[in-house]
Amino acid sequence: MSSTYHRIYSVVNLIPAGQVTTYGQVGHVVGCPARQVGYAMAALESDSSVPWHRVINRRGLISARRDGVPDERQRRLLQAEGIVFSVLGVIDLTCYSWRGPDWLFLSAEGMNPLPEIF
DNA sequence: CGCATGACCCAGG
DNA sequence: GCCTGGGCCATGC
Repeated sequence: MSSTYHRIYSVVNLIPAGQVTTYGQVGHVVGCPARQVGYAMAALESDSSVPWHRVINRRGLISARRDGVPDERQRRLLQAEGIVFSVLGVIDLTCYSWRGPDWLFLSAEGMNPLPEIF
């Protein structure tokens, strides 16, 4: 396993339950392209302790796998943590997005208490 | 060594 | 909004 993957997993481990982040956000923190984050997730074993399901794509959707279908387990895991999906299967990033390890230093402005349903 | 393949994303048109 | 092209780099053949 490359050290880049190791750093990616370390960051993903910091995402709290009930929140999500994007491949690009993790990549920004780690300092690697978003695409690498996706490959690191794909390389995980199914019984890994890494909360891989809390990483979604920029559009708020669960990314399709190689077969073109989103993983149904990922959706169930997120719903079990209280995350609400829209009718179209979209997660409201303005509500649930984790802002990285330094989120405490950012303004609370822009953090909505309730998800937008559409 | 080269080449193809990805759980992605952004800037332009 | 929707395409398109390009960048990204680990991995496998």
